[in-house]
Formats: sequence, C-alpha cells, structure tokens
Amino acid sequence: MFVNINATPAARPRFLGEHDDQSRASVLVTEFKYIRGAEIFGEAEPAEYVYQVVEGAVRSYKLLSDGRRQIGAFHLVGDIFGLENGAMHRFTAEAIVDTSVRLAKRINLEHAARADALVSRELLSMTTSNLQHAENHMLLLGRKTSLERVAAFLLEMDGRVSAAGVMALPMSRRDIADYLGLTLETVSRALSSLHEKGFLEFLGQTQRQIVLRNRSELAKLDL
Amino acid sequence: MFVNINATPAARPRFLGEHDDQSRASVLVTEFKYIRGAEIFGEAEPAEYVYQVVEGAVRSYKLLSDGRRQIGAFHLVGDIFGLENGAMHRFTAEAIVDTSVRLAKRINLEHAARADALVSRELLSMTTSNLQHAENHMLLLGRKTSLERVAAFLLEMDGRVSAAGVMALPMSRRDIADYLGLTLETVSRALSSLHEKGFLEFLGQTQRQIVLRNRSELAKLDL
DNA sequence: CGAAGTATTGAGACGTCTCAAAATTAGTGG
DNA sequence: CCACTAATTTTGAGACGTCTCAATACTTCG
Repeated sequence: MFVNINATPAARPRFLGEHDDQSRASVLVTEFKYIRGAEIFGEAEPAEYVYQVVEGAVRSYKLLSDGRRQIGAFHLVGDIFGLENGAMHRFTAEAIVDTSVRLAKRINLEHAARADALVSRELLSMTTSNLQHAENHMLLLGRKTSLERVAAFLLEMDGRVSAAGVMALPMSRRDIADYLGLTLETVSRALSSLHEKGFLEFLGQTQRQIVLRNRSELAKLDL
Repeated sequence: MFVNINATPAARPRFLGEHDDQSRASVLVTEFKYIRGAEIFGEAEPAEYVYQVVEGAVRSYKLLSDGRRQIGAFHLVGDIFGLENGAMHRFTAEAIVDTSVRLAKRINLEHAARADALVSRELLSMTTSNLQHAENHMLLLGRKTSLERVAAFLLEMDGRVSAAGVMALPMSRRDIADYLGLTLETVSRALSSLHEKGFLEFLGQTQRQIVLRNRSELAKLDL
C-alpha cells in the first residue's frame, strides 16, 4: 500500500504549505496508494491527514440511513481533499479507480499555518473555493432539470479531465447520478439525448470517453 | 436609511475581529437599515462590506436566467454574511423583513486578519461553518423527499428563531420553497401534513408562528 | 470465452409541479 | 378602528418529469 514515488519536483503540483522558497520549512509529505473502491477516510472519523490526488480519482459523499447517497465532489489529479477545520471528516472519501495520493498530517499543516501567514491564507483560499463549488452545486441540485445538470457536469469535467478534446471520465453513471441528485437511468437518458442532439460523441468502445461538440450551445443548457 | 444605534455593548453579539480585549485595534463598524424586500448587495457586485444582522432577517440567493431561484442561506440575528474571499459577492442578499445590519469594510477586516492571527482564524472558522452548512444542504437538495426537507427546515429554524418554544418564521412559503428546492404549494402541503400528524401547531391567526411537538419524532423524518 | 459488472432502453408508477380557485391574513387609507 | 384591497396560504385536480422495475446490450476482466 505504501509507495515512495518522488516524481520530478518540477512536474508535480504544489501541495498546501509548500513553497518554491526551499529555505522555508515544509510539512512532511508521504505517498499512499488505494485500490479502486477503497475507502480513504470515513465520515465522522478523526481528520488526521490532508490529501492530494497524484493519480486517479476520488469521490466524497454523505449517506442517509437508508443508503441514499449524495456525492459532494470529485477529486481529480492535483486536487486537495480531506481538509477540515474541525476535528472530524464531514464526508466519506473513496478511490473511484486505483489512486495514489500524497498526504500530510493535519497537525503539521496547522503548525505551518500558525507560523506562516501565507499558508494560512492558502488554507482560507482552498476552503473558499470548496464553498464556492458547494454554492453552485446547491443551485444545480435545487433548481436545474436533469438535462441541465448533466450538461453542467460535462462542462465541469471537460475543464478538468479533458486532454486533446477527449474527456475520459473515471466515474460510473451511478457516481454521476449521485453527484447530480438523479438516478443512473436518468443520467444515461440525458447523455443519450445529448448524443442524439449532436452535443457529444462517445469514443471507441467505451461509454466513458466523450468528446464535446458545440460547447457554447451546450453552455446554454447549463442555465 | 442610516442609523447609529449603539446598543449596550454587553448585549450585542461579537463581530468578526472584535475582541473583549479593548486595547486591540478593532475594525470600524457602522449600522444600516434596510426595509423589507430591499437588496443589500447583488450577485457579482464588488464585495466592499461584510455584514452582521442586528435585527430582522436576510436571504442570500442565486438566480437562473429564467428566474428560478435558489436560496443558499437565511441570515438571522447575530449572523454574519457577505463574507467573501474573492472580490465579488457570490449571492444576492435581500432583507426579508425590515432589517438593521452592522457592517465593516472588507479591506479593514483583511488588514486586521493580516495583523492578527486570531482574526485570521476566525475568518477561516466562519468560512468553514458556511461550507459545512452548504454540504449538508447539498444532501438535502439532492436526496431528501419534500417531507424530509420541510422537517429538516423546521428543526434548523427551531434551533435559531425559537423563543419559549415558539418559532416565529420571518420568511414566506415561497422563500422556504426556494431554500428547499420545492414549490411553495409543496411546502404548504408538507406543513399541513405535519400538522395533521401532530408534529406542529400553528399559533394565533398566523401561519408563521409554529410550535413543534415531539421534536425527537420529527428528527426521524430528517433522515 | 464465460462471467460479472456497467450502460442503455422501455413501460408504468409515483412525487412534485402547474394551474386554478378559495380561504385567510396583512396592509392601507379614510 | 373599519373597510377595502393586496398579498399570502391552503387546497384541489390534472400534467409532467423523474424514478422504479425489468429486460437487453455492451464492456471488462479473469
């Protein structure tokens, strides 16, 4: 489970509290791997670590007692997650595919923030962008139709996982559904409908590689 | 519009950056009044001030182009709102009833945070509790039934506006609906249903004063 | 190649929305 | 304070969008 890949420092994204200024004391960072489906941390568990996706993808979700699930966010390469102000995690986090993460002890990060106003501001800035995402997602969940939700999802993911115009989605229809507050069947129907209307193509023999056509028209569906 | 009520310092809630230690430099705070329905700030406007409700109630919302509205939060007496990390407001804020607010210049607050790690931590803590509220609200909007949503709303408000067991709601059924991602008719039907089932009583000749009965049973509806 | 997992599609059920009317409450001016 | 009007809330009936259940097709992986 434990790995020590020290990728070329230039290539890897900056972690919280890391600075180009190498003289500054940095928080200790190690690396772990999780296989597809593995739980990284559970809701209401003590928040001991903060994580960053090096490779793979992660879903963060809450459950109701009867199993209904709401995914609050997907974490892709470079994303930091598991950052809590309180002592406990407020989501369960699972690897969607085989995933490697870097992790830092929360305590160390807090010390770094206490010592360094810049780290402290980074922390606030990260929390704020999480908040901003949640605010936009409330609008989607409360007021958008299934087609609008799926269009918004595609546009969000297009900006995050697309390379050379091809979007390779790591998550299943069920994951998408639980992110958008729909059922997997409704997501599938919406994708078929967008395909019929020429907004997207499925690539090769998979349903998870998608090319968006006419992005500006698609954006009109994301009111 | 402008008022200078200096309530007894002991009675009024602490504002961001204010400390009991009076020797510490505090951010300048003034007071304003808004009549029922007045806009306090608009979405995408520059965020010049941060606000705290002294009396009244405020709704923060986003709109879609065709008028669909999602209220992200209600701000009641003591609540701080309009706090942004970026330069712009991400919601429109309106007075639900005649409302007076205290306000501080964002710039000053930022200076205070730079100078004082305690203020900085307060800022992070406030942002985190906003995030936590949004996270819980995503679960409600994405996965709960209308009855569960209304039950959750009543429990939330019970903890915030109840005095002597009586909850005096400042907001209309439409506001509640736009908060819960429902229509006002569905909210009304859910309240009637909860009334029939004995979970609540309407007080006097108004539909906005409510007494909750059997809170623990009601909590079971809020899965 | 077979088996398990995932995605699509169809048909009908169900919950919430829409439209409409009536009842109730709040607001306004005399 | 009353009378009138406007706004809000409740309730009903039918429409509509999404969900549920089921069957089939497709993809992945051993």
